[in-house]
Formats: sequence, C-alpha cells, structure tokens
Amino acid sequence: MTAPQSSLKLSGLKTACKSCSLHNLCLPLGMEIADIDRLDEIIKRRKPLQKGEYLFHSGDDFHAIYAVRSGTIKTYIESENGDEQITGVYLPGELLGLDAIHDEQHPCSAIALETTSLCEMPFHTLEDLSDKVPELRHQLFRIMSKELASDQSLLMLMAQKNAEERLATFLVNMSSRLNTRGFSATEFNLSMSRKDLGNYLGLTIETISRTFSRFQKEGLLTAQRKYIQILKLDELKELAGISPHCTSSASEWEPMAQK
Amino acid sequence: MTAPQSSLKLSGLKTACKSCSLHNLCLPLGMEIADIDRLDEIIKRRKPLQKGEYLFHSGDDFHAIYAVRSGTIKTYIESENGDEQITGVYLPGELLGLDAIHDEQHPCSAIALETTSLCEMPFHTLEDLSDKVPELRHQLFRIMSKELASDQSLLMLMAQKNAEERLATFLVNMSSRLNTRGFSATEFNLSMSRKDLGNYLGLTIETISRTFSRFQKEGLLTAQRKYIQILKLDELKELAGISPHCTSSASEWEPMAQK
DNA sequence: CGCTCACTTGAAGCAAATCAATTAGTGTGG
DNA sequence: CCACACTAATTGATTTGCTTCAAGTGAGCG
Repeated sequence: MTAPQSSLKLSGLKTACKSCSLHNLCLPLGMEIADIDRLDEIIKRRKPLQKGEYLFHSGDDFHAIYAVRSGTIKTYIESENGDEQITGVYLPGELLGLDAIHDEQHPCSAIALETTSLCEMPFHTLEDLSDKVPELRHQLFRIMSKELASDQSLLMLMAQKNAEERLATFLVNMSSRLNTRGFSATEFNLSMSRKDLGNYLGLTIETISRTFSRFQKEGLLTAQRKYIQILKLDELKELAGISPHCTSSASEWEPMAQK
Repeated sequence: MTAPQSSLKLSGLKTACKSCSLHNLCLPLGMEIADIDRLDEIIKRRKPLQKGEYLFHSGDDFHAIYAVRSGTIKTYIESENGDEQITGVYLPGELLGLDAIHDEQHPCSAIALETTSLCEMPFHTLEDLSDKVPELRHQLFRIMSKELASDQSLLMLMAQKNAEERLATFLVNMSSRLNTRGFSATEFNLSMSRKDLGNYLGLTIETISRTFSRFQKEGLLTAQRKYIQILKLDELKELAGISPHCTSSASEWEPMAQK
C-alpha cells in the first residue's frame, strides 16, 4: 500500500462508522444516522493483526463477520490431500466470513498478509439489528450477492484465460480496487508473494515470474518484487479482456472476484 | 432424470410449499406452518419452460428469484469477447438468481436444459416477508452463504485438478445431489451435453470424451451419450479427492459448487 | 559476511488443446 | 419410411503453453 495507509492507522481503534473513511464501501450504505449509531455499538474494534497472524482457522466456529479497516487478509481452503487454494484477498472496506453462515463454521482460514486492523461484527447481533433496519438487511444481501457475482468472474478467469490474461486481469482489478480506496491506480505494493499470486490465479510461481518479465519487456509495467508500477494501464486492460475506456476511477467497476 | 420425475410433473401447478416434495431442500426449512402459507401466497408457479427456453437473459432487470421444481437450468456469463462460461447447473430444490440482488440486474443468462418447472418468488415481496419471519431471512442468508462456500470448491477444482479429477468430481457431485433428490446415485441421464460439461469444467469436448472413454476402459462407469451408469462410485470418489467412506446418502455432503 | 528465502531464468517434459477425420444420433422433408 | 443434412460425440495425430526440474541471482537479516 502507498498513500493514505498511515492516516488510516492513525485513526486507531476509536473511529466510529460515521466518520470512517470506508463507510461508503462497508455496511452503512444508505442507513440513517441513528441506525449507524446502533451498528456502531455492536462493532468491536480489535487489536491489529500482525503479518502472518490468523484471524480464524478453517473449521473454527462462526461468530462474527469482519470488515477490513486497513491492511490485507487472504483466505484459503485446504483439500483433503493437503493442497491449499486461496479463495479471497480482502482490502480495506471489504467484508469476510460470509461463507461461514450456512453451517456455522468457517470453511476457510484467514491470515493477515501485512499488519491489518479489522472491525468485528457478531453475526447474531447483526442479524437482530438487520430485523430492525431493513436497509442493513438489504445491504447484507447486496454484499453477498456481489460476492457471488464476482466469484463467477474468477471462475471464468480460471476456465478460459491464459497466464497473461490472468495476471493482467488480476493487476487491473487490484489497481481498480486500490484506486476506489484512495490509493494510486498505477503504483502500489502487492501484499501477496509470487507464490500466493500463482496459487490464486491457478499458475506456478515460475509462470507468474516469467509473465511479469514479459510484461516488463513489453513496457506495460515495472515490477521490483512487490513494488508494481503500471505504465500502460489501457493495454493491460485490453489484455485482461476489458474495454480500456472504462476508467479505473469509475468506482462501480469491479469485474473480478474479491472473494 | 430417471425416477420420480413423472410424479413431480403430475403435481402440476397447484402444489403448495407445504406438500412439495422438495420442501426440505428449498426455502421453508424450519418455518412455521402459518409462515409457509404466507410464503405460499407470494410464490408464482409458472408454465414450464421447454428445453432451450430462457428464464432470463444477462442484463435483464431483476425481479425474482427462482426455485427449480423439476428439470434442470444452466446459467452462464458471457465475456466481452463473446465466449461463454457456465456458472451453475441447478437441480430441483435449488435456488437461482441470488447473484442479481446487488445491482438489480442479472449478471448471467439462465436457460432450460430440459423441460423445467419453476417457482417464482418476487424478491421485494420475499424481502418484506423476511422482515416478519426471521427464520426465512436466516434461511436466505444460509442459502447464499452455502453458494459462496461451494463456489470456492469449484475454484479449487479449476485451479488444481486435472481432467480426470475434474470429471470424477463432477460426476460424484451429480450423483450425490441427484440421490438427495430421490433419484438413483449410480444411474442417471445427464442433461448437459459434452460441450456444456467441457465448458463447465474448463476442458475441451475432446478431453471430456477421452476421459469418459478412459473411465469406461477402467470399468468405473458406462456412458452412452447422456446415459451414465456408475459402476465403482468409491473409486470415482477417490479420484475426485474425497474419502470414499462418506456415502452418497449422507445428505449434507455437497462439496462442489451448484452455482 | 554468509546464510536463507523469495524470485528469476533456462531447458526438458507433459497434459490438454488444436486440428482433422469418422461415426453415431437427430431431425426434416419428400 | 427412408434419404438427406446437420449436429454431437468419438478417436487419432500433432502442437503448444504451462509445469517441472534445475541452476542461478539478489534482497534481507542475524
């Protein structure tokens, strides 16, 4: 991350939803002030997680959903034969844990990729409140629905795209999401390692590395380890299979999965 | 489909939720009789769709979610460059359309793979009712959450499994889902073509065909076009990466995406 | 300073895609 | 009812993009 990171951190543990810089990305969208205050009361602000610390493990009982306030969380599932698959990468303002509602335990593990602070919302309390506040209930439906729709795009990526298209899609998506959060669209630090990237995109670490090299040779970007600088965002978008005319500042555009 | 298909069809358009043979798969789970009656009132039973008829198209306004009563629906998204990706195959008792809530239009198209009858539930009415019936609201959350969790499994399949494992996983999943709906676990007609199968599993039609041939040569199953007979379900499960001890009749087991 | 770990680069191997040719169904109209 | 076209599925031969194996390179750190 680059720009407003530090200011987010400074806001510390006392920020209320009302004044949170992420309020338009998170739950309160469209809620009355009084309702936001009620939401505010049930939200716990936890001690930040350090890089490598777990938020929850696969199989843990489900109590709460979480909103990222700053930092990055990755979630992954493990198959019986032990291999892992990253299922989501969550940036500030994004909600995780929604996949645990149905059988009341987490199907995936969640780990911090860097120092990360979170809001914790006990789910039964949130459900109770959503009884009284239809906007909140509707917003929860919307968020889950959005995650369903964006999962479908990730599926398409896995089923039909080649290595270049996958990496381009990922980078364009990252750029867009970071941009809507006030960071630069063309210059950022990936919190994921090449290994994570490969796992997430269904490729090996060697293929990721080679694809980065090819992109650099073609002048599309520079990549020094985690520091990425996008030089030709439009061409990257084209590669990703997206018309380059929808600018990244159009905040409603989020083609790929964030989960 | 094989077994109770015709009896489902006979029940025609007048079946109420209370007496519906799918009630334990569909919404009313855990609801009071009186509440089910109210749900019953808002549900429209449509004229069955013929094979190849569309339920909705990508981009259509979202009004309702649908439950399959008999038959099969497939959903797919289309990318800008025109290629399609099947995102879901829905059997009786399964709900579709939930991915359209967030921006109030359908991100995918839905088409009948065979003659299919459906229940239509206007979403705003369903939301209103879910205000009065917390069990219904909770059930909606659960269903969406389950779809999220099962999407993750499909992602894992795409990212990490080879052709044999993919087809085995698909067949075992189908077998299990059909079985919980009262059909045979080892003998069924696929409503999907090889082309659909290939698209859904991220493989070409030739690879699907060859993999079926290999399975037949190894005596795992027989496949004459759409008619599938599974001879060694346990070995198929093993191939799919699932311990063969969880029997298909254990109704809670649904490892793969149904959406 | 040297160790480790993350990443890069090259060469070889392989699984699935592509290209191509048959065969088996399905439907249509005479 | 059968010839015809048309589509779906199978099978084989070849190509290819990614993986695997292997050997560096360079940044970070005790």
